[in-house]
Amino acid sequence: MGEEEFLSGYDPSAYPAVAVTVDVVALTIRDGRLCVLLVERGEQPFAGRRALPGGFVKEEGLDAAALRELEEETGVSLARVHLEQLKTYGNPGRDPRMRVFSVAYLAFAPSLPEPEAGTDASGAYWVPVEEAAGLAFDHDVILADGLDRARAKLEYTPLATAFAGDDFTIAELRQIYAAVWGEELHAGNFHRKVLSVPGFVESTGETSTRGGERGGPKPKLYRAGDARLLHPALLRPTREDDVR
Amino acid sequence: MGEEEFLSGYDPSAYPAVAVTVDVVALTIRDGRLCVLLVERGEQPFAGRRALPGGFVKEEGLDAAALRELEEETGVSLARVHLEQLKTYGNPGRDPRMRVFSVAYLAFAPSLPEPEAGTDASGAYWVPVEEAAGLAFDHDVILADGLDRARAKLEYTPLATAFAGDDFTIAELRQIYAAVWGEELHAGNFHRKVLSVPGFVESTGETSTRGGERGGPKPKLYRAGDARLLHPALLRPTREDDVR
DNA sequence: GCAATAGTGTCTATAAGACACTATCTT
DNA sequence: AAGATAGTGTCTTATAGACACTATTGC
Repeated sequence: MGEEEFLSGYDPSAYPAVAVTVDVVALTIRDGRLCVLLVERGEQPFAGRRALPGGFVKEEGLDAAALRELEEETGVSLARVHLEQLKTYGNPGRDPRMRVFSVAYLAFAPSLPEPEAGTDASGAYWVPVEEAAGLAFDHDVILADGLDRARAKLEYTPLATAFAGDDFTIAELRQIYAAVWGEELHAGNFHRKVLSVPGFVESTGETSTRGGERGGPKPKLYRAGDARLLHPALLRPTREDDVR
Repeated sequence: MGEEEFLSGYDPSAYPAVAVTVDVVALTIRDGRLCVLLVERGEQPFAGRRALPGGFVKEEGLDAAALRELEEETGVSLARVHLEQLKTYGNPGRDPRMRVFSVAYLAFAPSLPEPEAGTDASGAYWVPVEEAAGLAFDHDVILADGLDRARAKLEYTPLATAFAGDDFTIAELRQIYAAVWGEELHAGNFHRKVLSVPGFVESTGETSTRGGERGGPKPKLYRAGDARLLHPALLRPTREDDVR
Protein backbone atom coordinates (compact mmCIF):
# COMPACT_ATOMS: atom_id res chain seq x y z
CA MET A 1 0.00 0.00 0.00
CA GLY A 2 1.44 3.33 -1.02
CA GLU A 3 1.28 6.53 0.90
CA GLU A 4 -1.40 7.92 -1.36
CA GLU A 5 -3.70 4.93 -0.95
CA PHE A 6 -3.26 5.04 2.76
CA LEU A 7 -3.97 8.72 3.09
CA SER A 8 -6.98 8.98 0.84
CA GLY A 9 -8.76 6.30 2.81
CA TYR A 10 -7.51 7.50 6.11
CA ASP A 11 -9.77 7.75 9.13
CA PRO A 12 -7.68 9.07 12.02
CA SER A 13 -9.64 7.34 14.75
CA ALA A 14 -9.25 3.99 12.99
CA TYR A 15 -5.51 3.86 13.55
CA PRO A 16 -3.40 3.67 16.67
CA ALA A 17 -2.36 7.16 17.69
CA VAL A 18 1.20 8.21 17.09
CA ALA A 19 3.07 11.23 18.39
CA VAL A 20 6.04 13.12 17.03
CA THR A 21 8.50 14.83 19.32
CA VAL A 22 11.82 16.57 18.98
CA ASP A 23 14.74 15.84 21.27
CA VAL A 24 17.83 18.00 21.27
CA VAL A 25 21.44 17.02 21.85
CA ALA A 26 22.71 20.46 22.85
CA LEU A 27 26.46 20.63 23.27
CA THR A 28 28.71 23.31 24.67
CA ILE A 29 32.20 23.62 26.12
CA ARG A 30 32.45 24.50 29.80
CA ASP A 31 35.82 24.64 31.56
CA GLY A 32 37.43 22.81 28.69
CA ARG A 33 34.99 19.90 28.82
CA LEU A 34 32.34 18.92 26.32
CA CYS A 35 28.93 19.12 28.03
CA VAL A 36 25.39 18.19 27.06
CA LEU A 37 22.17 19.79 28.27
CA LEU A 38 20.00 17.39 30.29
CA VAL A 39 16.70 17.72 32.12
CA GLU A 40 15.46 15.82 35.12
CA ARG A 41 12.23 13.95 34.46
CA GLY A 42 9.51 14.57 37.01
CA GLU A 43 7.00 11.94 35.91
CA GLN A 44 6.64 8.33 34.95
CA PRO A 45 8.04 6.61 33.09
CA PHE A 46 11.68 7.18 33.94
CA ALA A 47 10.76 9.59 36.74
CA GLY A 48 13.88 11.03 38.32
CA ARG A 49 16.01 9.92 35.39
CA ARG A 50 17.82 12.38 33.23
CA ALA A 51 16.81 12.89 29.61
CA LEU A 52 17.52 15.06 26.61
CA PRO A 53 15.36 18.17 26.46
CA GLY A 54 12.50 17.85 24.02
CA GLY A 55 8.80 17.91 23.48
CA PHE A 56 5.80 17.63 21.25
CA VAL A 57 5.90 19.17 17.79
CA LYS A 58 3.13 21.75 17.49
CA GLU A 59 1.81 23.57 14.44
CA GLU A 60 5.32 24.48 13.36
CA GLY A 61 8.19 23.09 11.36
CA LEU A 62 10.62 20.61 12.87
CA ASP A 63 13.49 23.08 13.02
CA ALA A 64 11.24 25.62 14.73
CA ALA A 65 10.11 23.04 17.26
CA ALA A 66 13.69 22.15 18.15
CA LEU A 67 14.68 25.80 18.52
CA ARG A 68 11.62 26.51 20.67
CA GLU A 69 12.30 23.58 22.98
CA LEU A 70 15.91 24.59 23.38
CA GLU A 71 15.00 28.17 24.24
CA GLU A 72 12.35 27.03 26.70
CA GLU A 73 14.77 24.71 28.45
CA THR A 74 17.74 27.05 28.63
CA GLY A 75 15.78 30.26 29.14
CA VAL A 76 18.21 31.88 26.73
CA SER A 77 17.62 33.44 23.35
CA LEU A 78 19.76 31.47 20.97
CA ALA A 79 20.35 33.72 18.01
CA ARG A 80 23.79 32.32 17.38
CA VAL A 81 23.25 28.65 18.12
CA HIS A 82 23.90 26.15 15.37
CA LEU A 83 21.06 23.67 14.99
CA GLU A 84 20.83 20.75 12.59
CA GLN A 85 18.72 17.65 12.28
CA LEU A 86 20.45 14.49 13.49
CA LYS A 87 18.27 11.42 12.99
CA THR A 88 14.79 10.11 13.69
CA TYR A 89 14.13 7.32 16.16
CA GLY A 90 10.92 5.35 15.92
CA ASN A 91 11.35 1.79 17.13
CA PRO A 92 8.12 0.38 18.52
CA GLY A 93 8.51 0.21 22.27
CA ARG A 94 11.02 3.02 22.64
CA ASP A 95 8.30 4.77 24.66
CA PRO A 96 6.32 2.35 26.83
CA ARG A 97 3.04 4.24 26.52
CA MET A 98 2.47 4.70 22.82
CA ARG A 99 4.17 4.93 19.47
CA VAL A 100 6.41 7.97 19.61
CA PHE A 101 8.69 9.10 16.80
CA SER A 102 11.42 11.40 17.94
CA VAL A 103 13.24 13.67 15.53
CA ALA A 104 16.59 14.31 17.18
CA TYR A 105 18.48 17.55 16.68
CA LEU A 106 22.08 18.48 17.30
CA ALA A 107 22.90 21.95 18.66
CA PHE A 108 26.27 23.65 19.14
CA ALA A 109 26.19 26.53 21.61
CA PRO A 110 28.85 28.87 22.93
CA SER A 111 29.40 28.75 26.66
CA LEU A 112 26.16 29.76 28.34
CA PRO A 113 25.17 30.59 31.90
CA GLU A 114 23.64 27.73 33.84
CA PRO A 115 19.95 27.49 32.87
CA GLU A 116 17.54 29.38 35.09
CA ALA A 117 15.80 27.33 37.73
CA GLY A 118 12.23 28.28 38.50
CA THR A 119 11.40 28.85 34.86
CA ASP A 120 10.30 26.27 32.38
CA ALA A 121 13.96 25.28 32.41
CA SER A 122 13.82 24.08 36.00
CA GLY A 123 15.92 21.00 36.34
CA ALA A 124 17.97 21.61 33.22
CA TYR A 125 21.74 21.67 33.53
CA TRP A 126 24.94 21.02 31.63
CA VAL A 127 26.64 17.67 32.23
CA PRO A 128 30.04 16.54 30.94
CA VAL A 129 29.29 13.99 28.24
CA GLU A 130 31.34 11.24 29.85
CA GLU A 131 29.06 11.49 32.91
CA ALA A 132 25.87 11.39 30.87
CA ALA A 133 24.90 7.72 30.99
CA GLY A 134 21.70 6.01 32.03
CA LEU A 135 19.39 8.45 30.28
CA ALA A 136 15.67 7.84 29.85
CA PHE A 137 14.18 6.12 26.78
CA ASP A 138 16.78 5.55 24.07
CA HIS A 139 18.49 8.83 24.77
CA ASP A 140 21.85 7.17 25.44
CA VAL A 141 21.85 6.04 21.83
CA ILE A 142 20.72 9.44 20.56
CA LEU A 143 23.48 11.15 22.53
CA ALA A 144 26.09 8.74 21.19
CA ASP A 145 24.92 9.35 17.62
CA GLY A 146 25.04 13.10 18.24
CA LEU A 147 28.59 12.91 19.56
CA ASP A 148 29.68 10.87 16.55
CA ARG A 149 28.17 13.44 14.24
CA ALA A 150 29.69 16.37 16.12
CA ARG A 151 33.16 14.83 16.12
CA ALA A 152 32.97 14.11 12.41
CA LYS A 153 31.65 17.56 11.54
CA LEU A 154 34.56 19.33 13.18
CA GLU A 155 36.77 17.68 10.62
CA TYR A 156 35.29 19.12 7.48
CA THR A 157 33.22 22.11 8.58
CA PRO A 158 34.08 25.25 10.54
CA LEU A 159 31.43 24.44 13.16
CA ALA A 160 33.94 24.49 15.99
CA THR A 161 33.55 28.27 15.82
CA ALA A 162 29.91 27.81 16.91
CA PHE A 163 31.26 26.79 20.32
CA ALA A 164 33.34 29.95 20.59
CA GLY A 165 32.34 33.52 21.28
CA ASP A 166 32.19 36.28 18.67
CA ASP A 167 35.95 36.46 18.66
CA PHE A 168 38.43 33.93 19.90
CA THR A 169 42.09 33.00 19.86
CA ILE A 170 43.59 30.10 17.95
CA ALA A 171 44.36 28.46 21.29
CA GLU A 172 40.69 28.68 22.33
CA LEU A 173 39.71 27.08 19.05
CA ARG A 174 42.25 24.34 19.63
CA GLN A 175 40.85 23.67 23.10
CA ILE A 176 37.41 23.24 21.54
CA TYR A 177 38.78 20.59 19.20
CA ALA A 178 40.58 18.92 22.07
CA ALA A 179 37.43 18.85 24.21
CA VAL A 180 35.23 17.41 21.46
CA TRP A 181 37.75 14.89 20.18
CA GLY A 182 39.12 14.02 23.59
CA GLU A 183 42.74 14.33 22.56
CA GLU A 184 45.36 17.05 22.58
CA LEU A 185 46.46 18.67 19.35
CA HIS A 186 49.90 19.96 18.52
CA ALA A 187 49.69 23.72 19.12
CA GLY A 188 52.14 24.84 16.45
CA ASN A 189 50.82 22.66 13.65
CA PHE A 190 47.21 23.43 14.56
CA HIS A 191 47.90 27.13 14.42
CA ARG A 192 49.39 27.01 10.95
CA LYS A 193 46.73 24.64 9.70
CA VAL A 194 43.79 26.78 10.81
CA LEU A 195 45.23 29.91 9.22
CA SER A 196 46.00 28.05 5.99
CA VAL A 197 42.43 26.86 5.36
CA PRO A 198 40.66 29.53 3.29
CA GLY A 199 37.70 31.11 5.04
CA PHE A 200 37.98 29.19 8.31
CA VAL A 201 38.83 32.23 10.46
CA GLU A 202 39.61 35.85 9.71
CA SER A 203 41.64 38.24 11.77
CA THR A 204 39.83 40.94 13.72
CA GLY A 205 43.04 42.95 13.82
CA GLU A 206 42.73 43.04 17.60
CA THR A 207 44.97 41.45 20.18
CA SER A 208 43.54 39.76 23.23
CA THR A 209 43.63 41.67 26.47
CA ARG A 210 42.80 38.57 28.47
CA GLY A 211 45.67 36.67 26.90
CA GLY A 212 48.46 34.61 28.31
CA GLU A 213 46.78 33.27 31.43
CA ARG A 214 49.86 31.46 32.63
CA GLY A 215 52.35 33.54 30.70
CA GLY A 216 53.12 33.92 27.05
CA PRO A 217 52.54 36.69 24.52
CA LYS A 218 49.09 38.21 23.99
CA PRO A 219 47.44 36.21 21.23
CA LYS A 220 45.68 37.72 18.22
CA LEU A 221 41.90 37.51 17.93
CA TYR A 222 39.92 35.95 15.09
CA ARG A 223 36.27 35.54 14.15
CA ALA A 224 34.55 32.88 12.07
CA GLY A 225 35.21 33.17 8.34
CA ASP A 226 32.81 32.65 5.47
CA ALA A 227 33.68 29.07 4.59
CA ARG A 228 30.94 26.45 4.92
CA LEU A 229 33.35 23.57 4.37
CA LEU A 230 37.01 23.19 5.24
CA HIS A 231 39.30 22.52 2.29
CA PRO A 232 41.49 20.80 3.02
CA ALA A 233 39.79 19.18 5.99
CA LEU A 234 41.23 19.10 9.49
CA LEU A 235 41.38 15.37 10.05
CA ARG A 236 41.60 13.54 13.33
CA PRO A 237 44.56 11.25 13.80
CA THR A 238 43.23 8.03 12.29
CA ARG A 239 42.53 5.09 14.51
CA GLU A 240 42.42 1.88 12.52
CA ASP A 241 39.55 0.54 14.64
CA ASP A 242 37.26 3.27 13.32
CA VAL A 243 37.85 2.15 9.79
CA ARG A 244 37.05 -1.55 9.75
CA MET B 1 5.90 21.79 27.93
CA GLY B 2 8.22 18.82 27.95
CA GLU B 3 7.65 15.52 26.24
CA GLU B 4 6.80 13.87 29.53
CA GLU B 5 4.14 16.40 30.49
CA PHE B 6 2.60 16.15 27.09
CA LEU B 7 2.50 12.41 27.03
CA SER B 8 1.19 11.76 30.49
CA GLY B 9 -1.80 14.00 29.86
CA TYR B 10 -2.29 12.80 26.36
CA ASP B 11 -5.71 12.03 24.96
CA PRO B 12 -5.24 10.91 21.36
CA SER B 13 -8.58 12.17 20.12
CA ALA B 14 -7.95 15.61 21.58
CA TYR B 15 -5.11 16.34 19.18
CA PRO B 16 -4.99 16.76 15.42
CA ALA B 17 -4.06 13.48 13.84
CA VAL B 18 -0.58 13.09 12.45
CA ALA B 19 0.84 10.39 10.21
CA VAL B 20 4.37 9.13 9.73
CA THR B 21 5.52 7.75 6.41
CA VAL B 22 8.80 6.65 4.89
CA ASP B 23 9.91 7.78 1.45
CA VAL B 24 12.87 6.18 -0.26
CA VAL B 25 15.41 7.76 -2.58
CA ALA B 26 16.55 4.54 -4.27
CA LEU B 27 19.50 5.01 -6.60
CA THR B 28 21.12 2.71 -9.09
CA ILE B 29 23.35 2.93 -12.15
CA ARG B 30 21.79 1.93 -15.46
CA ASP B 31 23.72 2.27 -18.73
CA GLY B 32 26.25 4.50 -17.03
CA ARG B 33 23.62 6.93 -15.74
CA LEU B 34 22.53 7.56 -12.17
CA CYS B 35 18.84 6.69 -11.86
CA VAL B 36 16.21 7.05 -9.15
CA LEU B 37 13.18 4.85 -8.58
CA LEU B 38 9.89 6.74 -9.05
CA VAL B 39 6.24 5.75 -8.91
CA GLU B 40 3.31 7.23 -10.75
CA ARG B 41 0.62 8.56 -8.43
CA GLY B 42 -2.90 7.34 -9.20
CA GLU B 43 -4.88 9.51 -6.82
CA GLN B 44 -5.30 13.06 -5.62
CA PRO B 45 -3.47 15.09 -4.67
CA PHE B 46 -0.76 15.13 -7.33
CA ALA B 47 -2.58 12.45 -9.36
CA GLY B 48 -0.52 11.51 -12.40
CA ARG B 49 2.58 13.12 -10.95
CA ARG B 50 5.67 11.13 -10.17
CA ALA B 51 6.78 10.63 -6.59
CA LEU B 52 9.31 8.77 -4.51
CA PRO B 53 8.15 5.32 -3.40
CA GLY B 54 6.97 5.26 0.17
CA GLY B 55 4.16 4.60 2.56
CA PHE B 56 2.76 4.43 6.04
CA VAL B 57 4.90 3.11 8.86
CA LYS B 58 3.20 0.11 10.41
CA GLU B 59 4.00 -1.78 13.61
CA GLU B 60 7.66 -2.00 12.69
CA GLY B 61 10.85 0.00 12.96
CA LEU B 62 11.65 2.76 10.53
CA ASP B 63 14.41 0.82 8.78
CA ALA B 64 12.10 -2.14 8.37
CA ALA B 65 9.38 0.07 6.93
CA ALA B 66 11.75 1.53 4.36
CA LEU B 67 13.01 -1.90 3.34
CA ARG B 68 9.47 -3.25 3.06
CA GLU B 69 8.32 -0.35 0.88
CA LEU B 70 11.30 -0.74 -1.38
CA GLU B 71 10.73 -4.46 -1.84
CA GLU B 72 7.03 -3.93 -2.51
CA GLU B 73 7.74 -1.31 -5.14
CA THR B 74 10.53 -3.09 -6.96
CA GLY B 75 9.19 -6.60 -6.55
CA VAL B 76 12.74 -7.69 -5.82
CA SER B 77 14.28 -9.13 -2.71
CA LEU B 78 16.96 -6.71 -1.70
CA ALA B 79 19.38 -8.67 0.42
CA ARG B 80 22.35 -6.67 -0.76
CA VAL B 81 20.88 -3.19 -0.92
CA HIS B 82 22.44 -0.48 1.22
CA LEU B 83 19.82 1.48 3.14
CA GLU B 84 20.36 4.43 5.45
CA GLN B 85 18.22 7.13 6.95
CA LEU B 86 18.49 10.47 5.19
CA LYS B 87 16.39 13.14 6.91
CA THR B 88 12.88 13.80 8.18
CA TYR B 89 10.56 16.29 6.56
CA GLY B 90 7.66 17.68 8.53
CA ASN B 91 6.75 21.19 7.45
CA PRO B 92 3.07 21.93 8.03
CA GLY B 93 1.40 21.99 4.64
CA ARG B 94 3.81 19.66 2.86
CA ASP B 95 0.82 17.34 2.46
CA PRO B 96 -2.41 19.26 1.78
CA ARG B 97 -4.64 16.83 3.64
CA MET B 98 -3.12 16.47 7.09
CA ARG B 99 0.08 16.72 9.04
CA VAL B 100 2.43 14.11 7.61
CA PHE B 101 5.98 13.55 8.76
CA SER B 102 8.09 11.71 6.25
CA VAL B 103 11.26 9.92 7.26
CA ALA B 104 13.31 9.80 4.07
CA TYR B 105 15.73 6.97 3.34
CA LEU B 106 18.57 6.64 0.89
CA ALA B 107 19.16 3.32 -0.87
CA PHE B 108 22.00 2.20 -3.12
CA ALA B 109 21.15 -0.76 -5.33
CA PRO B 110 23.10 -2.67 -7.95
CA SER B 111 21.61 -2.63 -11.42
CA LEU B 112 18.20 -4.29 -11.22
CA PRO B 113 15.65 -5.43 -13.78
CA GLU B 114 12.89 -2.97 -14.51
CA PRO B 115 10.26 -3.35 -11.76
CA GLU B 116 7.42 -5.73 -12.51
CA ALA B 117 4.25 -4.11 -13.77
CA GLY B 118 1.02 -5.71 -12.65
CA THR B 119 2.30 -6.29 -9.14
CA ASP B 120 2.22 -3.85 -6.29
CA ALA B 121 5.10 -2.23 -8.12
CA SER B 122 2.91 -1.21 -11.06
CA GLY B 123 3.95 2.18 -12.28
CA ALA B 124 7.39 2.10 -10.71
CA TYR B 125 10.41 2.65 -12.94
CA TRP B 126 13.97 3.96 -12.95
CA VAL B 127 14.48 7.51 -14.18
CA PRO B 128 17.81 9.28 -14.78
CA VAL B 129 18.13 11.79 -11.98
CA GLU B 130 18.53 14.79 -14.27
CA GLU B 131 15.08 13.99 -15.71
CA ALA B 132 13.43 13.63 -12.30
CA ALA B 133 11.93 17.06 -11.72
CA GLY B 134 8.41 18.13 -10.85
CA LEU B 135 7.82 15.42 -8.28
CA ALA B 136 4.82 15.37 -5.95
CA PHE B 137 4.86 16.93 -2.48
CA ASP B 138 8.34 18.12 -1.49
CA HIS B 139 10.00 15.16 -3.14
CA ASP B 140 12.17 17.34 -5.37
CA VAL B 141 13.84 18.62 -2.23
CA ILE B 142 14.15 15.15 -0.73
CA LEU B 143 15.74 13.85 -3.93
CA ALA B 144 18.20 16.75 -4.01
CA ASP B 145 19.18 16.11 -0.39
CA GLY B 146 19.63 12.42 -1.18
CA LEU B 147 21.86 13.15 -4.14
CA ASP B 148 23.99 15.50 -2.04
CA ARG B 149 24.38 12.81 0.59
CA ALA B 150 25.18 10.11 -1.96
CA ARG B 151 27.82 12.24 -3.70
CA ALA B 152 29.45 13.08 -0.39
CA LYS B 153 29.40 9.51 0.88
CA LEU B 154 31.27 8.20 -2.13
CA GLU B 155 34.20 10.32 -1.04
CA TYR B 156 34.84 8.79 2.36
CA THR B 157 33.05 5.44 2.35
CA PRO B 158 33.29 2.40 0.07
CA LEU B 159 29.57 2.62 -0.74
CA ALA B 160 30.21 2.86 -4.46
CA THR B 161 30.63 -0.92 -4.29
CA ALA B 162 26.94 -1.14 -3.30
CA PHE B 163 26.11 -0.07 -6.86
CA ALA B 164 28.25 -2.85 -8.33
CA GLY B 165 27.67 -6.56 -8.56
CA ASP B 166 29.37 -9.16 -6.39
CA ASP B 167 32.56 -8.69 -8.33
CA PHE B 168 33.55 -5.84 -10.57
CA THR B 169 36.46 -4.30 -12.40
CA ILE B 170 38.20 -1.10 -11.43
CA ALA B 171 36.83 0.48 -14.59
CA GLU B 172 33.29 -0.39 -13.58
CA LEU B 173 33.89 1.18 -10.19
CA ARG B 174 35.24 4.27 -11.90
CA GLN B 175 32.15 4.51 -14.08
CA ILE B 176 30.01 4.42 -10.93
CA TYR B 177 31.91 7.38 -9.51
CA ALA B 178 31.65 9.18 -12.83
CA ALA B 179 27.88 8.61 -13.01
CA VAL B 180 27.22 9.79 -9.45
CA TRP B 181 29.55 12.77 -9.53
CA GLY B 182 28.79 13.70 -13.12
CA GLU B 183 32.41 14.05 -14.13
CA GLU B 184 35.06 11.84 -15.66
CA LEU B 185 37.95 10.59 -13.55
CA HIS B 186 41.46 9.93 -14.70
CA ALA B 187 41.62 6.19 -15.29
CA GLY B 188 45.24 5.60 -14.33
CA ASN B 189 45.23 7.67 -11.16
CA PHE B 190 41.87 6.27 -10.09
CA HIS B 191 43.14 2.72 -10.51
CA ARG B 192 46.17 3.28 -8.34
CA LYS B 193 44.20 5.24 -5.76
CA VAL B 194 41.53 2.56 -5.29
CA LEU B 195 44.10 -0.19 -4.82
CA SER B 196 46.10 1.92 -2.37
CA VAL B 197 43.23 2.51 0.07
CA PRO B 198 43.31 -0.32 2.63
CA GLY B 199 40.18 -2.45 2.61
CA PHE B 200 38.39 -0.68 -0.22
CA VAL B 201 38.51 -3.62 -2.63
CA GLU B 202 40.16 -7.01 -2.59
CA SER B 203 41.19 -9.13 -5.52
CA THR B 204 39.13 -12.20 -6.37
CA GLY B 205 42.11 -13.65 -8.24
CA GLU B 206 39.88 -13.95 -11.28
CA THR B 207 40.13 -12.15 -14.56
CA SER B 208 37.04 -10.87 -16.32
CA THR B 209 35.73 -12.90 -19.25
CA ARG B 210 33.48 -10.10 -20.37
CA GLY B 211 36.42 -7.68 -20.44
CA GLY B 212 37.68 -5.19 -22.95
CA GLU B 213 34.42 -4.33 -24.65
CA ARG B 214 36.04 -2.11 -27.22
CA GLY B 215 39.50 -3.61 -26.99
CA GLY B 216 42.13 -3.72 -24.32
CA PRO B 217 43.39 -6.42 -21.98
CA LYS B 218 41.04 -8.45 -19.80
CA PRO B 219 40.76 -6.62 -16.50
CA LYS B 220 41.12 -8.24 -13.10
CA LEU B 221 38.10 -8.69 -10.86
CA TYR B 222 37.64 -7.34 -7.35
CA ARG B 223 35.03 -7.51 -4.63
CA ALA B 224 34.20 -5.09 -1.83
CA GLY B 225 36.75 -5.08 0.99
CA ASP B 226 36.14 -4.83 4.71
CA ALA B 227 36.69 -1.09 5.18
CA ARG B 228 33.79 0.98 6.45
CA LEU B 229 35.59 4.24 5.81
CA LEU B 230 38.13 5.19 3.16
CA HIS B 231 41.48 6.36 4.52
CA PRO B 232 42.64 8.41 2.84
CA ALA B 233 39.39 9.60 1.28
CA LEU B 234 38.75 9.74 -2.44
CA LEU B 235 37.92 13.41 -2.82
CA ARG B 236 36.10 15.10 -5.65
CA PRO B 237 37.96 17.82 -7.46
CA THR B 238 37.07 20.85 -5.30
CA ARG B 239 34.82 23.50 -6.70
CA GLU B 240 35.20 26.74 -4.78
CA ASP B 241 31.46 27.44 -5.05
CA ASP B 242 30.69 24.43 -2.89
CA VAL B 243 32.80 25.79 -0.10
CA ARG B 244 31.52 29.32 0.51
C1' DG C 1 65.02 34.39 36.30
C1' DC C 2 61.64 30.73 35.13
C1' DA C 3 57.82 28.61 33.07
C1' DA C 4 54.31 28.78 29.87
C1' DT C 5 52.56 30.21 25.57
C1' DA C 6 52.15 32.47 20.57
C1' DG C 7 53.72 32.01 16.44
C1' DT C 8 57.15 30.61 12.79
C1' DG C 9 60.82 27.74 10.34
C1' DT C 10 62.25 23.47 8.57
C1' DC C 11 62.44 18.76 7.37
C1' DT C 12 60.26 14.30 6.11
C1' DA C 13 56.77 11.22 4.62
C1' DT C 14 52.59 10.82 2.29
C1' DA C 15 49.24 11.83 -1.15
C1' DA C 16 47.11 13.83 -5.44
C1' DG C 17 47.32 14.95 -10.09
C1' DA C 18 49.51 15.38 -14.66
C1' DC C 19 51.56 12.86 -18.05
C1' DA C 20 53.79 9.13 -20.34
C1' DC C 21 54.31 4.52 -21.49
C1' DT C 22 53.74 -0.63 -22.28
C1' DA C 23 51.00 -4.61 -22.93
C1' DT C 24 46.83 -6.74 -24.35
C1' DC C 25 42.68 -7.01 -26.31
C1' DT C 26 38.63 -6.19 -30.17
C1' DT C 27 37.42 -5.00 -34.66
C1' DA D 1 46.90 -2.51 -38.61
C1' DA D 2 44.22 0.68 -35.73
C1' DG D 3 42.15 2.05 -31.76
C1' DA D 4 40.79 1.40 -27.17
C1' DT D 5 41.75 -0.10 -22.58
C1' DA D 6 44.39 -2.13 -18.24
C1' DG D 7 47.78 -1.23 -15.52
C1' DT D 8 52.32 0.94 -14.13
C1' DG D 9 56.18 4.48 -13.83
C1' DT D 10 57.59 8.99 -12.80
C1' DC D 11 57.61 13.72 -11.73
C1' DT D 12 55.65 17.88 -9.42
C1' DT D 13 53.11 19.97 -5.97
C1' DA D 14 50.36 20.12 -1.70
C1' DT D 15 49.79 18.57 2.84
C1' DA D 16 50.40 16.51 7.68
C1' DG D 17 53.14 15.86 11.36
C1' DA D 18 57.48 15.95 14.04
C1' DC D 19 60.59 18.91 15.96
C1' DA D 20 63.03 23.04 16.85
C1' DC D 21 63.30 27.73 17.80
C1' DT D 22 62.31 32.77 18.99
C1' DA D 23 59.68 36.18 21.26
C1' DT D 24 56.56 37.70 24.72
C1' DT D 25 54.15 37.47 28.70
C1' DG D 26 52.82 36.32 34.08
C1' DC D 27 54.72 34.99 38.30
